[in-house]
Amino acid sequence: MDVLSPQANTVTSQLFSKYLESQPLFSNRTILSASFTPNRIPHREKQIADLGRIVAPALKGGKPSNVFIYGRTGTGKTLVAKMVLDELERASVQTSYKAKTFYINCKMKKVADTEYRVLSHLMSQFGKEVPFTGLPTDQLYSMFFKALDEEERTVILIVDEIDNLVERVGDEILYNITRANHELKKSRLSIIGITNNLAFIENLDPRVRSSLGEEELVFAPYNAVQLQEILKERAYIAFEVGAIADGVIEKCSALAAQEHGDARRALDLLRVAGELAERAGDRKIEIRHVDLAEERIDTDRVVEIVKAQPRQSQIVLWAIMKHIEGGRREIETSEIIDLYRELCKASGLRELTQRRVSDLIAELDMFGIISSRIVSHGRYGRTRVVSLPLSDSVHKRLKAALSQYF
DNA sequence: AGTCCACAGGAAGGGCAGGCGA
DNA sequence: TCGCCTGCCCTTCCTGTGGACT
Repeated sequence: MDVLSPQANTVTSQLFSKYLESQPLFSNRTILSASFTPNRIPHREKQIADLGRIVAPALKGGKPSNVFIYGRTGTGKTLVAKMVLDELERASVQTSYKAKTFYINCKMKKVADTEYRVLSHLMSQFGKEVPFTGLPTDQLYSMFFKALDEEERTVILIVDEIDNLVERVGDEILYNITRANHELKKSRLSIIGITNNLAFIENLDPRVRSSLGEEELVFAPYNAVQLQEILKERAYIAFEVGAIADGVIEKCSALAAQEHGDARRALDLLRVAGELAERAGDRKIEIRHVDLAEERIDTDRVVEIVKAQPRQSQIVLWAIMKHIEGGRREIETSEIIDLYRELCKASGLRELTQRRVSDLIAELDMFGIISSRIVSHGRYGRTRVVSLPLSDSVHKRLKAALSQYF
């Protein structure tokens, strides 16, 4: 028996009719996604050629130098590394010397939290499963070296966000992995470390620095003109003809160029602007859609950061928001702590000390969610003055997200 | 010039959870 | 399986700080 009444059927049939009737703007949405790998990477010709030159010895059975790649977010580091090494793997098929690439992203949870996890993740890439815990690290290294040697080829390991790995695990693991070449008889291992932290190498153990940093490549940020070209190339495939109004690509590029030339940001802006326009049933993506997209992306970022914070940090922010809603522009630490204590009592949460709350406030400042400065009132003491630099719409969404807890 | 205020923030260490490794 | 280790979160204790006040 049909469980839907005739009326319900009418409602559901109308549910998607507006969408179906509207003119689609996208012809291929995935082109604008972060995971898409294009055939061509504009304005990275030099880096591609340099990296190609560095890894080329693999095609004659040699060991390519280890490389450090630096550059801000969205400057094409990972894209270039993956593209060049894909090409190397393909080229090696036609030679008697085979090459293989492995990729590990150290920002992923449960991948690079500990030395053990990194090694077990690498082993799984070789198709060898190891227990989640229990094995001595030495044994794991031996198993890893054995698996490497069994490959009988040049293995290139791309370690993305390598600074995250060193921060969590320490640099000893890098030294140990580079040691592999002394143990290997039939394979060779090279490492390409990618980082957006330019100061990272300075803090490395000198042994690791000299062995890993044999070659260095720097990816400068894109400028607005270069970003325009990148966007135009992708937009040509991603959107229907005439879907983009004049000035839209220029605006996306200019906004992303202001933020350290991040191509990913530019692509996100264009994609979200397209989605907003399509959802509104508009026939073209206009500049106003880009403005909305910028706000949407920023709001999502703030809400995601806040949701990921511990409950104590959220309640501190909630106290600040309550003061702001009460008409205040700036609040002092003591006032935040008073309200924080009241809220803790009301919600049954444990109260932290002033020292700890002061750290939580500093952390919120560091994330850019609040803004604070130290002010001295002379003999009436020194304090931190906090304000909330969020737009109304971000404030509203944040309030909605937090109100479910308090 | 010295005092005082109300914190900021550094250092040290406790408690706990989860991972490590024999 | 279980003792040890490590990292995280937190407290306690302490020193430092800038400017109004005396």
